[in-house]
Amino acid sequence: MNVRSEDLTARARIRDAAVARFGRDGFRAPVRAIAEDAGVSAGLVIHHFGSKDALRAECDHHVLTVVREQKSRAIAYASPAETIGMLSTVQEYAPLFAYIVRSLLDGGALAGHFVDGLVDDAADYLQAGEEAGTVRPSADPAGRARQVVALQVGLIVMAQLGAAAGHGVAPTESPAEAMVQLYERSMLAGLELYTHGLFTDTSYLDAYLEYRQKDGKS
Amino acid sequence: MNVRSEDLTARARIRDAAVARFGRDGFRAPVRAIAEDAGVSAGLVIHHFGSKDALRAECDHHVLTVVREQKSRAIAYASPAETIGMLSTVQEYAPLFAYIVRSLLDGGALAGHFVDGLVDDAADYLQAGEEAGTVRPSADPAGRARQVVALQVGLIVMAQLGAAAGHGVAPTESPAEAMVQLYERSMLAGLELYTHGLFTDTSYLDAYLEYRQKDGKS
DNA sequence: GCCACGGCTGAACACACGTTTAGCGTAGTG
DNA sequence: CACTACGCTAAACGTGTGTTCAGCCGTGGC
Repeated sequence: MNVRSEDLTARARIRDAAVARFGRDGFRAPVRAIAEDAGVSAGLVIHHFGSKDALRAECDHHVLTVVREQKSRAIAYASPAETIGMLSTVQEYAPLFAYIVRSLLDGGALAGHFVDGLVDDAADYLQAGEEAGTVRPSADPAGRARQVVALQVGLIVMAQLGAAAGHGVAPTESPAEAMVQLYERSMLAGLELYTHGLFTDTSYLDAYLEYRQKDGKS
Repeated sequence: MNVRSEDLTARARIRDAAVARFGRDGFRAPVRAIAEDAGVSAGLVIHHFGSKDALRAECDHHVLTVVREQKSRAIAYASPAETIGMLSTVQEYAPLFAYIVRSLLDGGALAGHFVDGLVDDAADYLQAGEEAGTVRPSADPAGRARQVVALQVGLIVMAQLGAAAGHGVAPTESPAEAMVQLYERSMLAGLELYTHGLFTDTSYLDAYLEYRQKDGKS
């Protein structure tokens, strides 16, 4: 996404246009629109990729590749402050993110892999945090990783539909902008939650443990 | 949804069929399929509602009404144990829930209202919890409410795409079942998070507060 | 008994979209 | 220069879908 369009082969140009279009308009976006964005005819899109579905598969693959690259690069940032700082780079990969969000909402195959990856990553980070003493140990590490990712996913979805940030969010702003805004507006509360929890005592947790003991799942 | 189909007028039957279909197959479901489910012709659907979009609007309205009814009834349950118990009733309203999830993923108008409602409710509950002494006070109550709802929404979306529960979830099961399963598998970790938090100290929170003070938002 | 009327149907229409196909232009090759 | 191969286009085709339309059928009123 950081290469000028003129430098790319038609095939790559179509792929990038498709990622952008799909991210912005969803997967119902017509092939003709993608073709126009890439400056080619609709027939050529099919000629190169065989079908729209195959084009999408290629987009999935490409996005996943880029994400993996960026992820391995992001491992470097580890300290709290730098982790926070990464937030500002979100905007740079807005098209990629938009595509992933669409895939998430569409329930596509990419979404599964992506979320699975997030869960695995979260589990690793939390494990590392535990060993470093910054993260509390958990009775259910996998479940906790899912919780953390779910919070992330939920924020993304809520940002996507714009209205979720509560009241007074302009509906005209871009999805990427909405996400950053929601992140900012929720960051404090999120860290608060992660730092102190929500409840003052253990009665809810105890109640659940007791309920679970009574009948081993329903 | 708890009235036998034969007792309803064709209009109501179409509406219910539409809610179920939309919930199961998404809003791309053909009018003809809905008509068949309701045992009527496609033309009649249009005859009654004017257009597919209008039908969807009617579904939105209907679902929102039912949700509001159930919500006001649910207010009665307040204690931790009973709150837990409510989980088992989720399956009963699976079609409604499926519809809401679709609306959520589609970014429809209903989703906004629904999530806004959830956020408002969460804020109220948390406020009440604070006053009752069971919930910690927060520096950003509205943000915290969003966090709680985001977690909820994220779990729903992850359940929707099935794969998100990590590995080893059969992809053939129904969405409603997947949701219940994911809920069960994440409940312990969720309560743990809400009870004890995630971090052992306040360094992350402190880092953010410091970052925020340096430049008043970007 | 008859008529009008509203719910209802099946066929037809209009349109958007993915895909196919015939052919054009140009670069590389002998 | 002739020829082939390939990237590419424009128009056409088939299909799925929302919507319209002409008419049927049972019911209630006169």
